[in-house]
Amino acid sequence: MSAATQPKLDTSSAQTRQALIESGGAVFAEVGFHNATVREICRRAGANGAAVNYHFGDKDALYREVLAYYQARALQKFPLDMGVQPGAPAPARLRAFVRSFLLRIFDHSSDAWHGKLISREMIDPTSALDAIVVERIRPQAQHLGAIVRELIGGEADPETVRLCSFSLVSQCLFYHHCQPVVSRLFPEQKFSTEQVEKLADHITSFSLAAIKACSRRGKEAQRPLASKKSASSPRRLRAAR
Amino acid sequence: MSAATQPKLDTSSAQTRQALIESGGAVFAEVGFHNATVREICRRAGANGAAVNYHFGDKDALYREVLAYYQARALQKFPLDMGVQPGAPAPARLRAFVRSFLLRIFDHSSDAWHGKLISREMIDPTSALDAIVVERIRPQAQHLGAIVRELIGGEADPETVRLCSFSLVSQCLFYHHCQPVVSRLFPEQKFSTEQVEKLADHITSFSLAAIKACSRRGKEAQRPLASKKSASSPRRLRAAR
DNA sequence: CCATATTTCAAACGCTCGTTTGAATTGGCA
DNA sequence: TGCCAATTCAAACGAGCGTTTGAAATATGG
Repeated sequence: MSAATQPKLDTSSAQTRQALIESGGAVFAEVGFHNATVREICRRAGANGAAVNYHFGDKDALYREVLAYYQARALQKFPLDMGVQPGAPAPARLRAFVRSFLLRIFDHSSDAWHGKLISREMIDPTSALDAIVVERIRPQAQHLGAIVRELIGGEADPETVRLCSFSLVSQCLFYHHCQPVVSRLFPEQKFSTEQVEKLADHITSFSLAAIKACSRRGKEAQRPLASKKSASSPRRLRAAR
Repeated sequence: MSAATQPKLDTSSAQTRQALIESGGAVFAEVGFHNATVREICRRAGANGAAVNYHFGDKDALYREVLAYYQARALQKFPLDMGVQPGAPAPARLRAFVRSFLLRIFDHSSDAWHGKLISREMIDPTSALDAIVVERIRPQAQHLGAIVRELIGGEADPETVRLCSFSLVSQCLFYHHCQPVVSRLFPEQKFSTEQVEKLADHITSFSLAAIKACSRRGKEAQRPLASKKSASSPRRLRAAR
């Protein structure tokens, strides 16, 4: 089995191992798995170029260890509910979800690579994505889905819940995925903690209003009160403003 | 100057050149500039491995030609207003914008690589991104900004307009950028023309409701009618539902 | 038809990458 | 101290990449 997964804590070897995981986290988060080079990771760790292969076997194995290491850290640093009680009103839970999501991605501290790593996996996957979807993304999707379902109320259409969830997540991911464009369009934009809070405010209020409208539409559809034209092709819209 | 930019139309050389641009468009759109290989592009074009260097100089130059070629095609195939009159009501223009944006990205026909190429540039830029931002993205951002500003009404706060615009664009881009995740979460999801129409409906109605709420908030802030507490840190929210 | 320019081709070059190698160094323990 | 395993190291290997090369094939035009 694996040579040293948890124990061994202070030997020179373990130090090198840890340094590689940390520099690996930084490099993988910055440029992604495919653009990251083993040589650069070793250089930042102050280790020899063969260190990755000696301690982990190959680049893929190091990447898996990096993911596992920062996933464990992320779990304690960014709990899914962001400290909000499960019984709290849905809008508060939604805001906590958005804030937590953004902080995971924009946290500048060196032990918070997990959000950036997952964000990269979503647009440039490796073989690790399958496991990440099962272990992290799907649970988060279900958590968010429950909030959205409660916000909509009644028997929410599963497809509506899914679409609204995606609308929420997409807004959170955008500023990270499309940073090259955002920074060119608005060079003064920087993602300080304060800016992230503003962003969380916007995304939450924007989406809450939208979901509330979905809820109203859904209820009207359920209780056909007066006119019910255009039943075949459900082209909503044109009624706004 | 460049050897042959427009003329020369039927020689064997021009045929090879055109084949390279088309296979290049396909490969660049599928795997991105950095992951695309000259050998694969030549193979699909039925040309020799040295053809790219002979006809274009290097890989970068081919990429620039591919971008220019499909940009010209996209302009005629997907006009910015999607055929809607400039004087049309803002909601209709917004829907046209969203629909056009999605179609550009999800069009399955072989002469519609431009949307996919730009979508890739946004998350994995090349040296071409600067020009793309100036020539394509910024004009689109201004077009969308004008629609959003009209939807909000009054003197819309520029930052609010910017945030709402990003919220819109992010929803459109999400399904393309994060396709690896979406397809794992919902394997049955496919992006047929019909699905894209549904998506356009959702994103438009979702965002229209949200922007209308922004508008209401803005007007309340302008005319301070009754209570005006918390003037320093504008924490909206908590009032929903 | 032949001389010339253009285009195609197989092969190789130079580079970077992940990985391997075998020797040198280090650390733990009798 | 002396031995042995664990670790580090410089160097090189093999594969894939963009690109170059020089000869072969093809088209052009007087």
